[in-house]
Amino acid sequence: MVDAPTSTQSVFQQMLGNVQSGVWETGAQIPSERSLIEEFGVSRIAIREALSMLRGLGVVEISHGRRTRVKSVDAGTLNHLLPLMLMGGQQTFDQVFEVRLALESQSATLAARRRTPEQLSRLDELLTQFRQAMNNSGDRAAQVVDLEFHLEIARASANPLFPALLEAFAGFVSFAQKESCRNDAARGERAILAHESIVDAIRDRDADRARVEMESHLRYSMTRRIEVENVE
Amino acid sequence: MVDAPTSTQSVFQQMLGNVQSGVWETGAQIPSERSLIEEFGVSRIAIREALSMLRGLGVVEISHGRRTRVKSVDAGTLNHLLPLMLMGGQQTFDQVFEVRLALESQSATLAARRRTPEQLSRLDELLTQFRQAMNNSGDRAAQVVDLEFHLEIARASANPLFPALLEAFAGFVSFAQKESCRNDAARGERAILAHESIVDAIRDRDADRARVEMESHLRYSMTRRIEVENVE
DNA sequence: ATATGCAAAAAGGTCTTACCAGTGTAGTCA
DNA sequence: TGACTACACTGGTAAGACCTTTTTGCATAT
Repeated sequence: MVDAPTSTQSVFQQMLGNVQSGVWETGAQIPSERSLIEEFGVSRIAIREALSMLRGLGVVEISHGRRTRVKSVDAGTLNHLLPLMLMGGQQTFDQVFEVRLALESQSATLAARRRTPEQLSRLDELLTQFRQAMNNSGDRAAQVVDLEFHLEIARASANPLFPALLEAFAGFVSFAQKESCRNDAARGERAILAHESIVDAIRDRDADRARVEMESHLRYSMTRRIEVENVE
Repeated sequence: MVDAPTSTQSVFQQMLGNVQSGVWETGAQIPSERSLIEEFGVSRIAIREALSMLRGLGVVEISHGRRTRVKSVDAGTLNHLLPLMLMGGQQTFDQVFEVRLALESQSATLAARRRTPEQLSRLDELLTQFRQAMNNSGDRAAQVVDLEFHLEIARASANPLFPALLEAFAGFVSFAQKESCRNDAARGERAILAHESIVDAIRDRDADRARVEMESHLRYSMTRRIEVENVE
């Protein structure tokens, strides 16, 4: 190879390689910028720009005064990226909801198989909170609890990708739902029942029933949103 | 606000905001670095580091001599990120596969309902190509056709999110599968039959059957991978 | 001997200036 | 009119200086 495209690009690739190959262990500190200058044989500019790229990707954590550390890439970055990915072709709510349906029905299936007793307790607790929020203030509070409920199920799937993806997509949806969730006694009651059914299925470790209940719950939520949108 | 955390961070946030809010349209060029210096009131360092972060995220495309442009974030970036996210875990594969299963079973369901005659023809064509590739060289060529087949189904779902997400996740899986796909006559035959069953269901607009067939096909693929991994 | 506190070292953050290297374009010459 | 050239513009890189934050360690007081 004669010469990499640019110094920055080259350094970035090497650094990424160091992370992927484990030379730079996750959680460990990497050499100081001044050291890296000698190590890579480039100026501080190139070093810092390459590090900035890694920071953008969420691979490293840079803080003033402290040494830079390799961070484990978490859902946070996905949360940055997915909205950007989804932006391009104006996604409708239905489209996002269809993806959510796909993810959550699978989450529920896996959660029914893999949930721990602690996670089940947590779901019961969230169920209670949801009931209270629904009866009291409704709206905002209930929505937060609702999201947490769905996220807990995703966590119970024992696959970190599901909570990460759900967080990204649900955030996108709620951003749109905003205030559209009015106090509707009948619908509120039905939502509570749906949640209960889902938890029951997960409690019984009945994967198929969990999936079916989750699907029907989400489908119903989706129709509500459409109605609201049509009315308003 | 007294002062943002750091200049770079502040500029990065503002730039990201410009992209998300549409002030900087996708595909369009953004002001030159020298202009941005005045616009943001910081030095070129901060500008370039913020741009580097955006570049790391795949949001902008920077090239020497040309103006920097806003790029539509595609699956490629996710492809960079996923390996980093899931590093260390040997469950990686299964996790991605579970997501793929969630996405594709839903894709198949929707595709059965929404596919156009043209898309059906295309699937038939890919089916033929897959058969040939399987019988001839196998491996690489078949894998490409296979991915295209699954992508076409995702496209037929009439929801652009599915092909986009599938591209990201399936790409990662194949990256890992690499050469592990040996020529296995029995399995190859079964894969062909599975594809045919899926297309048949989509042809008949039988959503449930399409989902079931897709799930069983993917589950089988998943077990194959595990076996291969255990053997090698 | 331990605890406290302050100063120096170290590391990241930012700015300035300067110059190099591709790109594109407008103006010029055949 | 068409090809070519020179200049202006844009990103790429370097070196040096100085600031703020964090850490470290030594000196001092208890």
